[in-house]
Amino acid sequence: MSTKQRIIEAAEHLFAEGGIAATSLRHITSRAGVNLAAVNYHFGSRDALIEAVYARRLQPLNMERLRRLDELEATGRPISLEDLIRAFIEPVLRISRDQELGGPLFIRMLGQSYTETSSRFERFFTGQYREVLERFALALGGALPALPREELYWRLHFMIGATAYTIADSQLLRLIAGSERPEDVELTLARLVPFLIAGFQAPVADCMPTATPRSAAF
Amino acid sequence: MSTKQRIIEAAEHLFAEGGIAATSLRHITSRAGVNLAAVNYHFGSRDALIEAVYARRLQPLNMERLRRLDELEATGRPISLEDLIRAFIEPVLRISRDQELGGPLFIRMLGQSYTETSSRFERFFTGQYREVLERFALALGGALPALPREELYWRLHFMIGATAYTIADSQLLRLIAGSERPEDVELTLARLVPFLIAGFQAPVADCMPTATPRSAAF
DNA sequence: GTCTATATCCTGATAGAC
DNA sequence: GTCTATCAGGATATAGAC
Repeated sequence: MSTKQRIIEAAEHLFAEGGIAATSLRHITSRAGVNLAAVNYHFGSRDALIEAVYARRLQPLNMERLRRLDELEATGRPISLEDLIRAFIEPVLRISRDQELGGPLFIRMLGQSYTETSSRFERFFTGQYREVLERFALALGGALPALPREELYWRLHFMIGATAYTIADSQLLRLIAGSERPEDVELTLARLVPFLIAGFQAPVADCMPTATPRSAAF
Repeated sequence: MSTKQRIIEAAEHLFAEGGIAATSLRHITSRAGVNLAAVNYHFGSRDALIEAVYARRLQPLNMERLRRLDELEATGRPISLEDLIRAFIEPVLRISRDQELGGPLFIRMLGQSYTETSSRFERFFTGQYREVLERFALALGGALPALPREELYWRLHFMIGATAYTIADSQLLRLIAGSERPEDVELTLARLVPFLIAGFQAPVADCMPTATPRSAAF
């Protein structure tokens, strides 16, 4: 494995174990078995390394979501709410539960992208998510034609929150208990999907002022 | 104001602005206008200061939730799902939107309690939340007698996630845009409560294996 | 209780030999 | 590309005068 790869790999594990802020370049290079100076040689800075670690997981995740959405749209038939929810949620659940694919880091990214010093990485994240959020919002609008656009954004938002929290928490559980239960993606989906379907289909409260939440990422 | 109080106050603001990990004791004492050594004198360590900052917001929040639950139970009548959801959510929404009460810090606590180095503060948080979670789970069970206990825990979990995320995101929005909209607690409730009611009342998927998510805090 | 001064250690980054 | 050595600075914590 190349030095660059070894650094990314080591960084991901250490970020997952101890958090990004608590992980120094010295920890990373020592674990990777490479020289301290190699980080700056290969990435330019610590922040650039962090982005590289994030991107390695985010890009395949969002490509998989778009692929599944393409697949649904390619049928030409109207797409059900449930299919859209699953297309959005299943890929992230699957990755988050997969040690090989960097699940543990993934949930830390979630929290830390909101936690980091007034969002040093905000532009980076916005770029990673824009297309996915736009396309899913549009498709959800098609599946829920009676739902006002604003309400739809809020509910998309609630869905992301419920899912993110579930992932974060279960992941913590695994880290702490060390229990391996790769099969529980299906269990989680069976709990979460009906909850979300019902939420999306809830009646809309009347006399609603106008405001949209910031479209957010995970 | 006492030195101790000044330190807590300054720490809260700096944690909210730059994150806990990025805030040093030097930042805090300099902003508080006190001596560096005062932190260790009054709190013993940096971590103990962090807990003190958290506790100042968490204790009133959870007491308010319990107070509202007491109030509902004191009527002797059956309690509606909506009342329970509001009793749990409204206090945290209100605090999170109130600059005076430390809203900005609050959302960081949310994220950072999951983000911090393998949960240095886990015992602390567990202690802060145990009673609230137990009592609300029990009351929700009363309002949804047909819902299996496990499913109820999952849905409580989803509620926390959707709410936490909404708070975190809106708070970020405010930090970034600088917009002040204290009135939008009502707006948020009007969006969130129907979503959650519907979610709690969703049909339960059949043939469900058994597993409970870790009860989690915010 | 509050201060100054300092011990001890770790940080990210870089210069320059190989 | 990889190494050693080092810079310049910041971290927490404490000893000891007042």
